[in-house]
Amino acid sequence: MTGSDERNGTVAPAPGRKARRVKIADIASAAGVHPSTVSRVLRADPRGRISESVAERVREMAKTLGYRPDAVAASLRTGSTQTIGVIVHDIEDPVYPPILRGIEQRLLERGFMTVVGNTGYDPHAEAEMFEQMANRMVDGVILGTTRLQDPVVQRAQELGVPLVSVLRSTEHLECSAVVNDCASGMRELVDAVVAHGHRDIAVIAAPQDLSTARDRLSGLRAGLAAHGLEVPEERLFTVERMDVEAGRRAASTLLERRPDPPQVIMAVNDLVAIGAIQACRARGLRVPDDISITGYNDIPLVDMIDPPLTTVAMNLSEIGMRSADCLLDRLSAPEAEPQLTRVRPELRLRESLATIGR
Amino acid sequence: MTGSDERNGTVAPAPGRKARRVKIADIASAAGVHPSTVSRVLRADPRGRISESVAERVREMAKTLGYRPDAVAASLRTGSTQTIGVIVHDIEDPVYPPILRGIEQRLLERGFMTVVGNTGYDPHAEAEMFEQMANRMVDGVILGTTRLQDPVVQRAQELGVPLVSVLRSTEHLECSAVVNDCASGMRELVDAVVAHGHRDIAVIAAPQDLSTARDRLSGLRAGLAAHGLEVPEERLFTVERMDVEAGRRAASTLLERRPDPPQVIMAVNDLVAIGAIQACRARGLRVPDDISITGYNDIPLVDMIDPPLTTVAMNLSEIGMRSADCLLDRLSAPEAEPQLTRVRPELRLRESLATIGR
DNA sequence: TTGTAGGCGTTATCAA
DNA sequence: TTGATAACGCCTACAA
Repeated sequence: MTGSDERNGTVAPAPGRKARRVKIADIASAAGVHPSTVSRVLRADPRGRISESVAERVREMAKTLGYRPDAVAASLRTGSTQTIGVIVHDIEDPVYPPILRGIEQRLLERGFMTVVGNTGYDPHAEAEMFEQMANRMVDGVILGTTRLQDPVVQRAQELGVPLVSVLRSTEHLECSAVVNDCASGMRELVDAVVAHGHRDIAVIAAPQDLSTARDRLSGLRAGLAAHGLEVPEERLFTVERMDVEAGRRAASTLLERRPDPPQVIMAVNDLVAIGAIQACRARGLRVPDDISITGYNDIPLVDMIDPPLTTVAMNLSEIGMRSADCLLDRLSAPEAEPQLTRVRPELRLRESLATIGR
Repeated sequence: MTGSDERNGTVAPAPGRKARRVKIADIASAAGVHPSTVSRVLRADPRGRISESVAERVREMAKTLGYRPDAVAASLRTGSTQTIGVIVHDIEDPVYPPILRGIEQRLLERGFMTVVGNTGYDPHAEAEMFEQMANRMVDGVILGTTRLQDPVVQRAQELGVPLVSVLRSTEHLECSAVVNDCASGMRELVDAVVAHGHRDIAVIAAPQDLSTARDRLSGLRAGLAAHGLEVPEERLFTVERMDVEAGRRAASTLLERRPDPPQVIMAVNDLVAIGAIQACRARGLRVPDDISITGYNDIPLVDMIDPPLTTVAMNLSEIGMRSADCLLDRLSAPEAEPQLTRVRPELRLRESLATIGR
């Protein structure tokens, strides 16, 4: 015996001060077996076959003593925290919650927990966040902030931290990625726009260092080309950040620069599209009577705005779940080749896209 | 010497297989000092004053060797993971992301990470989630799923896990809580409704085992009473879940039951209000010409829907930040009395509330 | 100012 | 089938 252990003895967690936490050793001595036996029973270790009578006694004792395993101690020993990290730009960006939901749900089924980090679009914060997570707190990382050339991805390789990119991918697929099939979504959208009679098309795009932005623009161009159309230079605008405010500014600039408005503005995402709607209104244009607008994402409530927005719905929670699956795969097979998974989106035709020349 | 240590020796992280992780002992032997000295330097331990020359050498060595502290090992020793858990019903519910953002931002400033758990409105999942987190993975928990009588709150007390309730509080303030001041928000909203000439008021409320639902309804009644008005029993409806679908069903029932629609439907939150708008439309009522509708929360885009929704904006990220502060306070002073913090909301008057009798 | 030694709670390996 | 022992990496009295 090490010291005087007079404080426990009763079963109840002693309403007094700090109920000292019961550990495996306590169960062991109470059940009259060795700690390692307890450990084997409690983790149902398949190798150490324990007699059912002992196992029963141990489990019973664990329950009466109110044993709760110490995850930290186990992690130190096993080298696994059963926790994964998710890094996003801004959890208030409506694309992320459904993804997180999918990730968290799938991970929980497999006994993992999820830690999240916002970077606020700051690349430095991204790197720091990753470093934090990698310091052995997580078994792997799902990166929602991936750029085409991403230092975090490279760092993960250096450190041997399993990493999966979600929503975007890197230039040469340095790591596995689960993305929306932007090209196909844009293709469908363009087909619809052209079918509605539009020919004079303006585009609000985003910086091309994000694979989504790049894929959407190239998908758009490919779609137009199939109809013998293109986006003239003076009809192409770029926003730095994909939010309502940026959309408003870009659309204002667009409408100022040329006296004749285009027939349709195709925005890189819904928030930008909403900004564009506001800018059009502010200049006295009716949407969609005078000008049509399209978005991308189908974020919540865009079917309820005025006018209901034509857009493309990614299947975000599915993307989230797939990325979780993908990461779990990598945990068991770290040396496997990176995989690219494309999840197919769906067109949502609504009133913000009107028919022309009728 | 324990074994043959021929594998390290070079500085670079050896491109071969698994670059064995460098630890404090490696730095110590490389710098020719004792591990404890290294530890003191790296944590800038204020008590053990280390000569600047040694400290400098140690830091340099740590950097060249690419040392990264093992958070798990430190946690085991110190009993603190520098991590807190946040439990929410559903991260897709738009009230949560801003709160999470506030929490995460504030915690990061203080060197904490955030793990989140969705319960999907399942009380059993709540309890299990809490148990998971409490198994020493987190230093404290922020609970976003609190009911008036909440077993998780009680369990936290038993285990001595610091816990703060966010958005809702328990019946007798068993733990600190940071909430929206629903009563005052509802009061302002009712004043506006009455000022717009409405007298025949229907209410879609929520189950009274949530403090928010309870406070909003009582605030609403108090507000009406101040004008000599009340909600007749047949004008009061309850939804089990506060989403669009539930709102639609409740409003349909409400409109069916009496041939004459009320002048206004005051919904317990925005999603329910949107459902109500849809139900009214489905029955051929124009909003707000034939019937006005109000919500609560001011979730993203409700200013853009048709018609723009009159609602009350909580200051959610502020609520999140305050709850983080509150939890950090409890970590340093666990025995302090529970505190209730009310964050004041703001009325947002928009077109869904029309003037009557004009 | 620095070194010594012990332990946080668990699990893995070896021996019985 | 079970027990003994060591180690995971770090921190912190205490001693020097």
